[in-house]
Amino acid sequence: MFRNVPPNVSFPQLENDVIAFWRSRKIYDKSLEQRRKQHERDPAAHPRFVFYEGPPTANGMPHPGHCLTRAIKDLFPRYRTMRGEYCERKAGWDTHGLPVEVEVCKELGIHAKEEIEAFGIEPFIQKCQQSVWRYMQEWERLTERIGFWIHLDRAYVTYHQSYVESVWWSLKTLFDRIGDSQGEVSRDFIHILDDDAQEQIDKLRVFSERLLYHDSKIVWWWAQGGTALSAGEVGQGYRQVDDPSVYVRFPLLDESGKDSGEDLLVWTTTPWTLPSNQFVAVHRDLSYVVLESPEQERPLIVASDRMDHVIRLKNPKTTGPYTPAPSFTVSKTYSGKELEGRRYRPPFEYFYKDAATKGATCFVPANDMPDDPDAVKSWLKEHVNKRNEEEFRSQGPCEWLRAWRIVCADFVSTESGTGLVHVAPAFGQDDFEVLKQLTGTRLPAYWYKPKLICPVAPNGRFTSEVPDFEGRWVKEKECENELIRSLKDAGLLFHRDQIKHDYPFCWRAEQDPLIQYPRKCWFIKTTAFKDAMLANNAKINWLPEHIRDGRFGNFLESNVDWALSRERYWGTPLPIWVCDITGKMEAVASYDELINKPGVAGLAAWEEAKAKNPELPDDLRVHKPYIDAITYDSPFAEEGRMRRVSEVIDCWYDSGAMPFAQWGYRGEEGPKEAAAEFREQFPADFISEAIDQTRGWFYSQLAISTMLFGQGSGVGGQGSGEASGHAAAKQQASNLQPRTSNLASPTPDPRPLTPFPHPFRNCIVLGLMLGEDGQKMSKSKRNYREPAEIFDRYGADALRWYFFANQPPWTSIRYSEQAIKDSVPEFLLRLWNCYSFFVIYANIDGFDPAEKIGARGAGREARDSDTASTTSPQPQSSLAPRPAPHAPLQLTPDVLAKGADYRPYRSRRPLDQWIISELNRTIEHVTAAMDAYDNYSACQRIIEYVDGLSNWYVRRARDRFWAEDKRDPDKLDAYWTLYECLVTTAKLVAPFVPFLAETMWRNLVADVFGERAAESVHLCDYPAADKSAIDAVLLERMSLGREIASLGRAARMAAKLKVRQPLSKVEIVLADDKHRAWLELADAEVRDELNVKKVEYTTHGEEYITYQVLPNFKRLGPRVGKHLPALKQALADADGAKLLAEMNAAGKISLAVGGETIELDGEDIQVRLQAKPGWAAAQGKQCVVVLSTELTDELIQEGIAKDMIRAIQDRRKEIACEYTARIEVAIASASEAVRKAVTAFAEQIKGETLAVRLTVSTAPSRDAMEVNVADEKAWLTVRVLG
RNA sequence: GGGCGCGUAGCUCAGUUGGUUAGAGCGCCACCCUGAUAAGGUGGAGGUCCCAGAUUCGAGUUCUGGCGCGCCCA
Repeated sequence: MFRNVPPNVSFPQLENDVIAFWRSRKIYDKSLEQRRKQHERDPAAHPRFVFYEGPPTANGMPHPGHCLTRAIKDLFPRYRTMRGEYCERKAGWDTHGLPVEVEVCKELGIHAKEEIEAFGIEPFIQKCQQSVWRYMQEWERLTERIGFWIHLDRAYVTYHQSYVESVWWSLKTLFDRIGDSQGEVSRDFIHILDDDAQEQIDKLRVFSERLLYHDSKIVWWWAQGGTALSAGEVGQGYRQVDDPSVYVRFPLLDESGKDSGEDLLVWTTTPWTLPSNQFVAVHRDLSYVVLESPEQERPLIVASDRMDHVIRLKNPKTTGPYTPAPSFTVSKTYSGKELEGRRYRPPFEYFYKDAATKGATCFVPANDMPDDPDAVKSWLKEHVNKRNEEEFRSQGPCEWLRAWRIVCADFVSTESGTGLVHVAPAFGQDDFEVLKQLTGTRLPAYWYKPKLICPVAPNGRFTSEVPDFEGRWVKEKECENELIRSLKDAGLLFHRDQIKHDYPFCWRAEQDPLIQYPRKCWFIKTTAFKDAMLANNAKINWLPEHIRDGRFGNFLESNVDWALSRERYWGTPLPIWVCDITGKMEAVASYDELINKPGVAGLAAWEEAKAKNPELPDDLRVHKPYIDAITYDSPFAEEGRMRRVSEVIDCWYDSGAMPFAQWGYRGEEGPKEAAAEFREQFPADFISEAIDQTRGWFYSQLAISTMLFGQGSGVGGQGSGEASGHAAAKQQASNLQPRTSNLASPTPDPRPLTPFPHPFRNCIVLGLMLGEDGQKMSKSKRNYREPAEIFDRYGADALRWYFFANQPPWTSIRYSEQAIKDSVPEFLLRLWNCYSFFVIYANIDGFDPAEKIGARGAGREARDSDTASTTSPQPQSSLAPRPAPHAPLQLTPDVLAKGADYRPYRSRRPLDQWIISELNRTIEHVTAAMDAYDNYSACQRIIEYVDGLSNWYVRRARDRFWAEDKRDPDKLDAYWTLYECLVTTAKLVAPFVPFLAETMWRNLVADVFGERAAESVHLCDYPAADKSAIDAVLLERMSLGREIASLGRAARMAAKLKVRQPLSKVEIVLADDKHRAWLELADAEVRDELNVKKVEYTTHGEEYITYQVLPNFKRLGPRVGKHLPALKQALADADGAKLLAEMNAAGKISLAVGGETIELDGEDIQVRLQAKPGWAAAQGKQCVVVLSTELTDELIQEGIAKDMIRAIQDRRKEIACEYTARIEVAIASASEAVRKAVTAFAEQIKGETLAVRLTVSTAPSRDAMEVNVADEKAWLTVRVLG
């Protein structure tokens, strides 16, 4: 028999039992093994479902936000597995990067880089490696506890050698490939260095166009600490401060380079950058005016939109809308475009003077440049040698340009300043871009001429290039003041002010302002793949959809090259070795490749460390400092040695490489097994992370995958034109081909090309989880509860259900302990009650499905269904496998049908047919929703169904379970129906609440069927909807029936008539009597539910109600348009009952509206019923229920008797009497009415309370309990019999 | 400053291709039911659907412009 179900269940306790069961029986492994076999036998019916785990970092404690991601990551693989797919789940850990270093630094009580180096890089990275696993156990415990099935024991780890080497392979692939021409060539100019150009020509071709290249980047720099800060760190340090706000005159030059007499007016809040000025930026579409004033010696040029602002600077009292101050007049107008290219004299001449004496700098159109490298050489030679500006001009569409010119830029706005922006490329991101754009981004920084002007040392002090301020800290107030004073002395200062604004400071040294500063950095040329990435993105199924064109799409649109390198210690070392003589470089793809290089040296560093400490993980040998020690003979110069560059890489690259690096994939030539794994499991069908990963893991994966495996991602080409071949991507491929072949040492490209989208097809972007207070969750604020506590209090299923059923996963959710708590009674407990009800009565009645579905019968069944399934009405989803012979039973409907005394649905009561309909409709809906990754609507449907099961089916079927005769077919029908519902529901909810589902399955099936049935619900196939079992009409009817019951209760409430008081009849007025016949046949439910003797139906309820006839707006709107309000009024004015009568008689009605006659048919109107006051009536959407409130003596007596039954039952419960125990009852009351009623209904009372004897008297016995029955006092004695 | 998202009951949120009486859950109040019930039912109170325009016979829903909040970026 079934194990008894405890009345007060502890879900956490039960879940721990389930975890132990899963662990000891290896259920997860079995579920995979089962699908693997099926997949191998029939891959079409059992495809793989590929899931990628976005690696968390285990050096911090997991919090509720991680629970959400882990729950969602479990839900869909679990679901797809039950649907017959094969889904391997490999865990992963992100282990590199600054966060780890910071943790270790905290521990050591240090922070500056010098301090780390003083401590020693070797012990430092060893500490990092250990620190990575600090919270490993907590993570593993959480993972198991929340029911996230994933192979933790096969996790990929980003610091492992195989992972690092896989990353190296990808970087080498990028390094060896020449960048495409798209984007760069279309930029009109390529900038040529005039002196050492020819020496660099080779590099131009074989180095500068690589997809992995070295360049400068502007970073937020902590000058005192000598280090760059990450964006997150900078964000923490913003503070409001006062800074100087200066307006400076830049004299404009004419064509011949002489002073034009007009001044550009430029605004800046960083006067220390003025000596480094290289350009002035204007906006192409703005208009600029020349302002003259008798008080000003020279006219000023400002944007016309800023003129008002500028004038006010000199007329501070001017307020309100612009009134031209008398002293200023506009003498001339320029468009931004007209100003472009004009020269000016910068405010400081340190570099200007210098440049004037040296040769000019030229820009030439790159379109003319030949493709063949040899031809380029001579072409460059010819062009570079031409130093005469005029000569170049005469050659057509070519342009000369040098520093101190006006350029057009989009970032110029009229929000502040003058509309003319001072550009110092060394000290601003936008500024730097100006220089880069002008010189062509495919050239390395040292090609720039004019050189990037940077007279500030890394320590933040002016260099000797600015002799007047040499050695001064640039942000020092006094230094700034002196700079401004010198401008004033030169007559260049128009105005000086102060401004309050936010400026970043170092979060570790509050007094130190940060500056923007150029640093050398390695980049990946992602911009070359912008179109390909967009094309790839367009094919991804994002949930929510707006991510694709919104946040993520926009991010891709504004793509900049990926700054890859970090000047840090704990990370994947950049696998590039440089020749110390020629400066030429090469990339290395594996440790073996490295140590087999000619003349390799430096292996001792690692060997010694390992000898000293044999515990050292071998993976560390590919890390700093050991890897730095390894050098080898240069292939580029005889005496040269190859030494590694010092940088490590951005840890986001690590995680983005995960689709291949998790297997240690190093191309098709690499490890065979890895290549096979990769091919099988690429791309992913499903990933999910929170929205903060948009620019993180989502991007890093997409970028790397597009570059490495996208169509047109490189050579080879076959397959590149297929499927989603984006035009630009294809073009890119064809552009590449000839050039690649010119590479010095072209590597054969072993990468498979995959149609978009990849590396993931479906991505659920989770909303951010906020703390109880609506703020971001943070440990310090303590605005959330530890996950472990939630599990102990409410259980993992409660938490999971809260995540899945409370909101679509992408809305940001405010963590609410109350809401988690609520999900217990709302769903889990409700289902539990149905299950517990079944078990109680099945045990009482000895209903044993295992016995009824005999061993022989079942065995035969399995075989039968295998051959008979083609003719079976049971629709088999293409995914749902047929059971193999002797496969463990899953108690699908066809198996249940073999049970003794099982009757087909059609022979059962409508109530049974109805719940089976509900069940199948629910399966249908849930399956469709889950296939569309819509867990929210799936859960909504499940809730609705479980509500129907609990509050209608079980409630209405209850007395059938109480029936005396154990062989009553009606009773058995109820058992079979409820059993089927519960067993199928267990499977249905298994992906959502795996613990509860397992508990139900174990007790209802596995334990009673033993070996014959599947031992776990998670080894079952997901239920398939039986469409033939869905009776849509019945569903509609029952919903009407439920509405009637609900209205009846409402009417009772209004008339203050307790449900226990029987009434003679109800009248039900239907708006539409199409279901009347059925309702009349099946009105037993209504009678019983409402405790009335008779139900009458009518469509003519004029006595009780008024009819309100409304137009069917949706239907008539397009037809009558403007006349609709008049029509509505006409219908309202007419007598509703008459209209309906006419409609019923003629099938149509005619109305005169606005001079026209409009004919309406039955579909054109909607009828609303309104109960008239004075009746015990309640109105709903489809009907009105009217109660007869008249009470006869007999009805009153029966009411008293029913109340007495309730009192006796209460008493039984109080004395914890067994369900089946017989009792003896003595009733005493002074009220004659009570005594009469009890006597009259004695048999009924005895029957319902299992009383063997019932005595009635006026005087209570000594142990009697006083009770209130129908407002009368009575005494009750209940005694349990032997 | 830019991009994206969100503003609906005290709280948390639904709200279909626009259809005229805007819903649910929780909480509160009252009542009811209950031998599956740490459940359930019925009713009540509680709404400027952020604001303003526009489109339309009709706008919570579409458009435009604001305001507020959040996230990401600068």
